[in-house]
Amino acid sequence: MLKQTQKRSIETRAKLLRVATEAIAANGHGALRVEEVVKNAGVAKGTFFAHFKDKDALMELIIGAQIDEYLDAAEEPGRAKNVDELVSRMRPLMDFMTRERYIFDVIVRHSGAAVKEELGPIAQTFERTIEIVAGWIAAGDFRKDVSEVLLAEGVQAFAIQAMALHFCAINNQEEMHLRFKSYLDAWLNPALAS
Amino acid sequence: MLKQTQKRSIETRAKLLRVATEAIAANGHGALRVEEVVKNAGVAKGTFFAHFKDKDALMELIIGAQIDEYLDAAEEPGRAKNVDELVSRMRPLMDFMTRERYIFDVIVRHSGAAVKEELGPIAQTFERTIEIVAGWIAAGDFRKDVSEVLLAEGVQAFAIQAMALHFCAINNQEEMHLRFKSYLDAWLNPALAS
DNA sequence: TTATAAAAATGACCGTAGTCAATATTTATT
DNA sequence: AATAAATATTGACTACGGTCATTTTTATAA
Repeated sequence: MLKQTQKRSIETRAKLLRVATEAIAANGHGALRVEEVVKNAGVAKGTFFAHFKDKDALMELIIGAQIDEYLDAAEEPGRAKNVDELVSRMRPLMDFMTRERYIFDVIVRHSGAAVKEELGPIAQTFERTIEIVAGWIAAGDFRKDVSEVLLAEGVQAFAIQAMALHFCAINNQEEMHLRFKSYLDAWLNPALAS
Repeated sequence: MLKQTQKRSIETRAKLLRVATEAIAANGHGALRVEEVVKNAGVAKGTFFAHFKDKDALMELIIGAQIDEYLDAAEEPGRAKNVDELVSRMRPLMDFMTRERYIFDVIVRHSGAAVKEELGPIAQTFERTIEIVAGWIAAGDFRKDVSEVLLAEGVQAFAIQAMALHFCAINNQEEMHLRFKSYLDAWLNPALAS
């Protein structure tokens, strides 16, 4: 009887997203408050939750979009042909993911995929990362005894491990990437690792 | 003038811990409410936070103790000599960690070690896991081209990866352990993995 | 015994995410 | 234009973790 989604609704949702993105740009992800978003968007609190299941769902959208930008940049220069190139391609993304503890927590919380059809935005970027890295591994100078997808999943596991250990008073950004490299040397080129 | 910690305080803390542990045994970790704990312990809410920095700090203590029990059990039968044994030794611990989404989240949040001297209870169990697994690897039938500690850290990274992917409608417990095994075959015995 | 200072406990209060029954708006039908 | 039904918005309300100025208890010194 009615078309399902009114223009009004689409506009409200877009406004909420825009206002939230601006607030994050100004004060960081962890400082975002739903009440601030609805106030600046000029809508009631309930409206927010009519558009997003919860605050995390909004963060997922925004962080997912940001990760996608980093993946675009990582893909841009063509294939990563060895471990060093792989590490440096992933570097900006990993720096972003560890910029705030809050960001890393949200990402880890949503990295576990749901059913294929209902993959969340962050889980989708994880799938995309696997595809990209698997592509590099298949064509590059890496071990060939196991599938490139399995190897790519391992790369992701090691990235998370390195990032988790980074949230450590003694570990700085540089150490994180060095640690990541040691893992990948042993994972992707076991013959050379000795 | 006064001895620093009164007996009263030690008792209160013990009571809070006991009550919380019971509540968790009855209703699971995620359902724990601070208000319920203080009510059943017969103390005021503020008292809870005088004893524990926040709710997470209490969960860390309790979950840390539980993990230690699983590690005791994993160590009990002596060395794990190959990948299959390693997987089955880790199995009960991984099943516990994935029993509730909430448990896994708390564990991941606290896995990143702080400075050595202020290692939290969960971070300590991660160190202990590394030590145990590194011991198995050093003496067992595993690759020798990289250090056993690096290999053990990888085992942990893969365990977390397998558990994260488990929180997926399509993935059951069995699949989680199979996935874990594929990772470890490729990680610990690259020569045989083909 | 009393005075006193440190330690412990209290509970009203706050911040913030999330709910839901009531109301308002939009669009299709006649 | 009036009616009806689906869609969208509202804001008071709840749940729950966490704070802090105040009060109570405890142990020591005079």
